[in-house]
Amino acid sequence: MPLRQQIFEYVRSHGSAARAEITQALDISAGSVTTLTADLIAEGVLQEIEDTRRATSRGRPRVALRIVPQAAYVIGIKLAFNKHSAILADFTGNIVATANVPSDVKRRSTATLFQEIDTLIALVLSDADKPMSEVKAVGLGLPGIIDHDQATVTWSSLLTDGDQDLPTEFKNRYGVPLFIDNDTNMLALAEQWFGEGRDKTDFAVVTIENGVGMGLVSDGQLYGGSNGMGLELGHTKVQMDGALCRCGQRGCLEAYLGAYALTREAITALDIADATALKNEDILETLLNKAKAGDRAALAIFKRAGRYLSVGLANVIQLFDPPLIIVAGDRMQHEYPYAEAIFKDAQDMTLSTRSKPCQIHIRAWDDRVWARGATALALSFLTETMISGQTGSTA
Amino acid sequence: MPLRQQIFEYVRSHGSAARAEITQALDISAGSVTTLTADLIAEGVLQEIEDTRRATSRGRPRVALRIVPQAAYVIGIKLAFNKHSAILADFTGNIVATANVPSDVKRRSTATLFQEIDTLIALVLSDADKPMSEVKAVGLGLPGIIDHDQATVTWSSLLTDGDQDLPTEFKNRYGVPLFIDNDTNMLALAEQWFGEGRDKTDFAVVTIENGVGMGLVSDGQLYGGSNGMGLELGHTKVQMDGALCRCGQRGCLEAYLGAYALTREAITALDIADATALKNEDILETLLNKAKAGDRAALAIFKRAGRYLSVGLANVIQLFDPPLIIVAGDRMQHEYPYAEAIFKDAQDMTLSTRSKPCQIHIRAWDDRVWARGATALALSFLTETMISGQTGSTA
DNA sequence: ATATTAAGTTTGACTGATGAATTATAATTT
DNA sequence: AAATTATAATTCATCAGTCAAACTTAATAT
Repeated sequence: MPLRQQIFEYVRSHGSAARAEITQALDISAGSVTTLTADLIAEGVLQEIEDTRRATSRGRPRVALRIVPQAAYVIGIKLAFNKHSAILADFTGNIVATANVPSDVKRRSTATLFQEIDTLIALVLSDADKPMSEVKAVGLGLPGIIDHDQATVTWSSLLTDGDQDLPTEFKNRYGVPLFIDNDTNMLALAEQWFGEGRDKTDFAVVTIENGVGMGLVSDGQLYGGSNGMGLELGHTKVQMDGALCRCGQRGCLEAYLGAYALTREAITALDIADATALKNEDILETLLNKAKAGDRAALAIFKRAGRYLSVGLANVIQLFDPPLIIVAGDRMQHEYPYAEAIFKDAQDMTLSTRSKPCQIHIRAWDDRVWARGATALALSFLTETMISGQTGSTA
Repeated sequence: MPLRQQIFEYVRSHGSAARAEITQALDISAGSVTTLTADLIAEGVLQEIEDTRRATSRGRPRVALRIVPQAAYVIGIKLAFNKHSAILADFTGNIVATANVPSDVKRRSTATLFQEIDTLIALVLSDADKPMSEVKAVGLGLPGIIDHDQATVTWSSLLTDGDQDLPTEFKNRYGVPLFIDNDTNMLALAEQWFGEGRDKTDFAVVTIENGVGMGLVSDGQLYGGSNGMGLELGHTKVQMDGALCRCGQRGCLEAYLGAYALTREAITALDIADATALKNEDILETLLNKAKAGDRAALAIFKRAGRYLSVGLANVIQLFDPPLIIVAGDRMQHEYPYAEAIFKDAQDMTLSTRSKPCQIHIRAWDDRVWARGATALALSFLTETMISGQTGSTA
């Protein structure tokens, strides 16, 4: 990566940084820093800020630099089966405005999807009182499989049709590039840019929601298999001829851990007669409450799910050996009391010869995390075009 | 990577190449190719060869270039629990001489290991009638865990002690750098340099021997987890509370697939009274013969192992999504008739939304493959020092 | 013989980066 | 107050890697 871009990214990830600090951190010559920061300042993407604290040592005081927040704006959009959300962020990644719309239909045509996107964008822009012209890129996260070479949505649980070329359609509508990725990668990006992964080059993210997903940042880069698939942790087999999964297979990890799997068991265990009348979240809520109250059947369900989570995490450690796994999911917050034991089990299930044991942390997210990851996606591609001048690949 | 090195590696991987071909393939200017190849020729690592076939079209005929085989020699060593082997290779990677010594003791001190290495090197040098002074680097593959940062053997099933700094000791003895890695990575390297992976940037190697291992080449680079561990496919769990593994855990893939697992089952199924009197290979041989003869119990053992192999491969596909998996192992040759069905099952166990299905190939290796991978390790580091001038990291 | 075509070479310029010398700005010492 | 010291930032000559375009070489086609 050219120094120019390295400097920019260093400043972004650190909020602000003085030239001397950059020189040391990136181990480059002071002369280069002067020249390149001067360029960036001239282009309006960096600016000097007066140091708040007075110089503590002698010598010429450092002058800190930061990204100019107004240099560009991006929108990050997260589409999900129950709710869509959007975030308008400035060039530093700070949230300027947010918007949400309910997602009623389970699957829709691309045309309908774009109507929903239209609404989201209109809402978020009016909230911040900004025109679309100030938005330079849009990131979109959605469940499904994205073909990065073609920049198309091969398949999504939200769409009726496959192989949709959303970026081109979007560009035609708004004149702004759209970058897409699946929601798990979006979460990994959010952690890398704004969360625990900010100072790390290697970590994994495991999500437990309706399904079970995974994202991996390796050597500072988001890992995507050769076909842009891979990391389908939820569909790795942990039991021969095991529980039935939504995918039609048996023994998938997700068939023991996913919300739908727990709901399914709850209906049996709690002896719910008219399951269709209840919403899934309510069933889960009931199950959790019963477990908390000490109900044996309910407890057993969570216990088993916990054991399989240990297995899933152990397998991730054995195969990818990340120094950190961030476990994220709505329900993770509730199950916190069990979590420590589950993580310990996962560690115990791995070969003990490793020098540093893998850290496993819980991430109790709020809804905005996903959309924030989408802004990170937009920002990373925007950086490529604005800072290095090259046009990033359209995905 | 600098063009100089790119050109060199292009010529190596293609055996020979004309300047015009390099210009096109690497998409660089003809001027650069002239200058840089001239340097490399002056340094004695490249040479022009007269084209065998006459020019087919008009215009000035191409002049092919190739690596000078005598520019440097390397030795690749593979240490294993039953046999050690070594290969002397020239700078093009061609095998010049080979040597083998039996490995009798199960575990030995580092001092004893070095005596064995001494013998191997002496043998291979005398076979080729070369002095050690012409050997510029040595690669070593052995089972165990290697710390690449420290360049030490954290643990090996061949050694009595851990944390051995073999490279430093070797350098003191021979004045030549030693590069080490575990045997699975060695096999992946062999495939990348000399095997099916030569023209591929992404593939996985799964080995089935006594244990089950895995190597991954992703984007042209050997993947090693953050601590240089990872890819411990054999110890991923495929069954809750499953079969007992050598590692002490239960349900590891290797506990269903590894040679020791089959032997264990064979002893029960074939009702072998005095198991200790027989060598493991003989037991396996008997099992295989019985299976071929239609013995129900013996067949069932292979059948079950095959099913778990399908699961293991399916998990590799789900997580890493490689376009190609090379399945390698002594026994793979024998079990060939079952293999196709096993591979098909593995495919069926993955989500079908992927655009290109993963290819699964069998690699029936001969013993030299491992040591050849070790020569590749030595060559790749030698290239770095000789071609790019930088000293590669010592591991 | 001469034109055409393709391979390879020479040359001058540009780009990204460096390191040494210089200038700027403060705190400390005398 | 002036000199000294420490640190930050700038200037500028220079280098390495690369390219584009003009040029040379070596073959076939007419």
